Amino acid sequence: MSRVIHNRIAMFRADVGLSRRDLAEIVAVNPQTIGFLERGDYKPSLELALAIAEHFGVAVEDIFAFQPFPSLSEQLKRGS
Amino acid sequence: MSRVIHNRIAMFRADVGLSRRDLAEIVAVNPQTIGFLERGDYKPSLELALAIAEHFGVAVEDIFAFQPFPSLSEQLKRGS
DNA sequence: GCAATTTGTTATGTAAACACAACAATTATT
DNA sequence: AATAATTGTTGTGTTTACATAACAAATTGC
Repeated sequence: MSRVIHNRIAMFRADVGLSRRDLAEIVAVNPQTIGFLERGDYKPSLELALAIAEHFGVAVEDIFAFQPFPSLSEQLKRGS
Repeated sequence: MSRVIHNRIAMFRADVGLSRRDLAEIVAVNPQTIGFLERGDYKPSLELALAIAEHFGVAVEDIFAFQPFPSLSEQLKRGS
């Protein structure tokens, strides 16, 4: 078991204008950790994933998934 | 950051009559690992949590949460 | 009853998540 | 242009998720 996990942390951060440092502080991890996650250098623990999803008010699957997320432009084509 | 994570793996397993061994095989981990998770001996990786949720066809938050899950009897009192 | 399956326990090893530090590169602000 | 803020990179150390094994206890099936 070692599947790639895609994430949209950077997108959700950009959406509300939040720096890595700020997000790191909110979920109580090292700022570097957020960078490592965004670049896919390593996968988050469930604990961290739950905390991040909780902060953005969405489900874990909205931020983390086995399947790659469609680009913004792709998403705008089909409604929603 | 080190919050307790509650889970309902055993419930979802029981619901469909699935042994730990079987679930372990499905999500490709050691059978002991499922036992460790159910007893709260350790928290799953996001990868494993996603795989388990995916198999049961529910959201990660339906199986794993920071807040304890209500008991079945508790749940039956208030509809749904 | 016995046998098989499921679950629980303990122990040891490894890989990877995360902490922390120090600094380079890039981008934004004035 | 200079300063500050954000992001990227590299390295070292600790903790813990998970693998594997071996076996005890409990449960289920015949």
